[in-house]
Amino acid sequence: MEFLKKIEEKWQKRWEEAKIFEADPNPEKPKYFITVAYPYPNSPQHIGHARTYTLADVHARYMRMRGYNVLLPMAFHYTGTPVLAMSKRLAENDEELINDFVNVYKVPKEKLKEFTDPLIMARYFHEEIKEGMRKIGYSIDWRREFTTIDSYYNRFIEWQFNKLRQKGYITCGSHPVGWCLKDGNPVGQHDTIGDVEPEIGEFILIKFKQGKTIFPTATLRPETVFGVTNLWVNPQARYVKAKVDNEEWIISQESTEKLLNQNRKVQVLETFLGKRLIGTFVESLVNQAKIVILPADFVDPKNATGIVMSVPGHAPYDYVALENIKKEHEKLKEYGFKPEKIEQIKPISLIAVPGYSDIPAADVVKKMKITEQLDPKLEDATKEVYRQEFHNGKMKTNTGKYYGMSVAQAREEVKQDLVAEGKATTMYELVNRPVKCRCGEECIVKILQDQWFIDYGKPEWKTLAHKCLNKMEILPEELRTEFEYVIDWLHEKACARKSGMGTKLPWDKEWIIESLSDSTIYMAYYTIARHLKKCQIRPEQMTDEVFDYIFLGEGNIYKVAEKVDLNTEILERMRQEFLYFYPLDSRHSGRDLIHNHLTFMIFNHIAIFPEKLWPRQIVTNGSVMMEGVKMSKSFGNIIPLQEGLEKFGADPVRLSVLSTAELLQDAEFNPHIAKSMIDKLEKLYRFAIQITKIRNKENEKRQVEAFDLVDKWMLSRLQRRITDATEAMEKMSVRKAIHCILYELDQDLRWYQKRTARKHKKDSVKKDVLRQVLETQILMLAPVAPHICEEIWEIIGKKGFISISPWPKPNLEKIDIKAEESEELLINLLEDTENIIKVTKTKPRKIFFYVASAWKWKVYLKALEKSMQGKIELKELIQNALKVGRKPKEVVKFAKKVIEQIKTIPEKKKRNLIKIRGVDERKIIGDAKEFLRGRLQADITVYVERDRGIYDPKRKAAMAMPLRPAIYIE
RNA sequence: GCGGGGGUGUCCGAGUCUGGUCAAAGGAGACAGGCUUAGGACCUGUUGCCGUAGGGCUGCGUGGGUUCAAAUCCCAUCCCCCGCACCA
Repeated sequence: MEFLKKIEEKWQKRWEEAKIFEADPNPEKPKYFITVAYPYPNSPQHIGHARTYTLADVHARYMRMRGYNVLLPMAFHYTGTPVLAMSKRLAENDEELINDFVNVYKVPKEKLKEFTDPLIMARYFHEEIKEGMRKIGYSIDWRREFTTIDSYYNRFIEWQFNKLRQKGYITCGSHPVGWCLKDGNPVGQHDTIGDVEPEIGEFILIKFKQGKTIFPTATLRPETVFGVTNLWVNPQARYVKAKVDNEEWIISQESTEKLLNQNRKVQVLETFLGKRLIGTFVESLVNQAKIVILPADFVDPKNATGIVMSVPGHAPYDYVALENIKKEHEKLKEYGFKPEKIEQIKPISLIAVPGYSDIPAADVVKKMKITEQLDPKLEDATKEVYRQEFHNGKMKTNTGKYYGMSVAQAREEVKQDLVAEGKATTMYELVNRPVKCRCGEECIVKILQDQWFIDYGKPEWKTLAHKCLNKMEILPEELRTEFEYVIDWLHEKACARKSGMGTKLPWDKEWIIESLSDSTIYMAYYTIARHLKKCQIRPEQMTDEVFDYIFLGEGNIYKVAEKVDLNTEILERMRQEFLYFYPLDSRHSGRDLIHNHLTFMIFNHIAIFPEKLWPRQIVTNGSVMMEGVKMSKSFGNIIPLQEGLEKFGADPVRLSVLSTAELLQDAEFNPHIAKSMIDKLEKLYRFAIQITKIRNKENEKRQVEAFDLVDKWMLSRLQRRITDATEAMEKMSVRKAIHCILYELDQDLRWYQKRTARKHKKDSVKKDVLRQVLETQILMLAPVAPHICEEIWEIIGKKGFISISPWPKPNLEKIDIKAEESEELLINLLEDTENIIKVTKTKPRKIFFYVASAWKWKVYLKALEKSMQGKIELKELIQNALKVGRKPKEVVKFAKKVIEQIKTIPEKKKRNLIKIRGVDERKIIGDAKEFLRGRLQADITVYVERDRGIYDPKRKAAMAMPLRPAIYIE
């Protein structure tokens, strides 16, 4: 472990000194531009983050070895509110957060005090993250680093937004959001206790009249208004009479604040207990029915208006509450009701649902055995009725013009009609309330006014986005449909907030562009970032005209440069560097960003850049699990990256996060896996040392003739592994590549070592083969585990960095089908023999192998050829065989067997066998006699089945098939 | 609800696109043996059921179908995971 550390530091230093990852435009070389979503510096990175970044780095390193001039830059995303929020929580001495910072993130205590300044916190984690990226060995060109609050960057984003606005993609309007009254801020999932997403629903407020006073009853099911039998009010809750806009409303006290935040004018006139309303009558504006107000405990004054219309036929709550109250004679008297009057209230049926009676609410309540209106099971009951009626329900005749409609359709139409006629209005409410802000306050819904949006809903924009997507490579390809879906689904996206760090909206400085909107085309900015600093350009020199020239080639360079007093040469250099690296060849990120960032990137690129500069590829990956649980701060199971590197080393961590899962899946990380990677690398290292120790006296030139079949087999396999690994890397199936390079190749190697263990005389040949394998193996492993590979590269005497050495190409001349078939024969033979030994439970002293005679091979090959051409006719085959075979009986038996067997051979193998005209089984087995004797612990004798003087007491020899020698053990 | 991904042996996990070499790679665990003072590490073997000759049976969520042949193709069905924003 310690030695791994030393190796890492050594090579990181050398890379930096040699500047091998700094990419400048080079017209001689094809470029490849990779970016990965920049990190947000509100905490250190953990092993989970490492997956995405390591994948991008592996991609970069691979492409570099493929001969590309690769640019992999990095920046830091300061934009947004989370740093501010954390800073505030620290200032308030939030214990949980302080604990995280000190014990999990290992922030020195004295540093913590400074973190009440959000910028200091961001800078701290910025450096922390950067340090981690160096220590894990990413091949980043750090000269291009920036943050999103750099003044140049601000100018860049202003340019982008001006562009978007010019193109008509920016709109302004109102928008409902989850809101905390105490903080005065919108509330998203990460701002709530328990990370609950505030779900906003639109309630319909159906108005009932009492004189001039309006009772706005809140419902999600306006179509049931035809079944209203009464209203519900909570007798213990406080209600108010208030002037709302131009009407007088009775509503719960809690609802006044909500209405205020939804842009209504509210003036409270009077406050009283709900009790006072009980027993009074209201009139339906829909059918003029007069209905009574009854008390109900289930009515929650905090939900919407706190006034509920009762539809006992189709709402389980209402049904149970009505049944309850009918039995509570005492209470009824208290309110001055005559029990008989209440008894007369009967549920009204207005929706027909197959499989249910006229009163579905009653069915479900009875089924679930619910008797009390505060029974939590009522939630499920409501859901069931809601779902059934929504999908299968039809409106009955008593619903007038809505008769015959589906519930889904009627709901929409009733809503629209009532609202249009002024008989109803709407109100937003959180449908999953209560949702509590981290400050403890219960969230409400607020309608934000004059909110700025990027309108991703524009059809022509979507069309272009699809066009771009169609041309892009999406890895893994399975997720393409998801992108299609997101493109269609996106609509106006609020693009600015009132707080947080970032760039101000250029035309409305009160607003700050939020983080998902200022991170869509910044990849372009990387191409010029280093010049801005190096040439000491002032931010104000970077006007929109300058950006237009650099990125779009618009305007006259002399005029543009003169206007802002900029050197034309510098301006042109920036333009050329942008044109050299753009378009973006590959964009990496976690797959969770498909729904926003990655798709926004597509939209914004096509909005601003010409088609030939659109992004070319997106690579996404799943997250990292820790013992089966997603690694995240809220689960308390994170391993900070630097801690992980300290414990396990860079290469093992890199291998661990990439080798356990393909792109789409979640990867598993645990100390166990990391440990096994360490072992694996150490083994590889020892193997390398061992090889260098086998000293070779003469030079290493060797004729192919000196190679045995096994040697040829090993080299042949090596070529195939190269092909497979390369193919996997092309698709960023790094897991597959690692398995191929590290595990499958090792398996081959193990077989080779076993086979050659006794061949002392040919050490130099063996060394030559092993060297070739090792060299190829570390070349292919270098993108994933670069440090150890550099070290081994040096040990085996190679010059220069492995990181910029060419990726191996398969040498097709070394692919040796004959050698492969021969070894396969041995592998199968060994397996069969061992199986017999196992089953017979004998300890063999002598083993006899009888290989098929020449005529069988002839027939066999003929059959193979026939099967390749189409069907094999048994008759034809037999006739053919009779010409070469002897006893007809034997021939027929054999031919039948051949036909059976040949069916299961894959085409490829058939072709190979035909090509090499079979193999010399006697020679192969004979040559491997020593090996087989060692493995089977018995004397080995090989015969061809018709050999003279053959020893065959059990008459096994005749059973021999090509590639399947008969076996006799004694 | 909509959209996406997935269900394989004790467990994890390949294989599915391109049907046959698939009782199904590779791990892990378990068992036996070697090494070792002992433990760990390492090495060898076994690990669905039956079988004294390389074989047979069952088997890849469930039920059907196509085919000489299905983990793989088609249809239906059940279950699990993720996303549905104004937030990184």
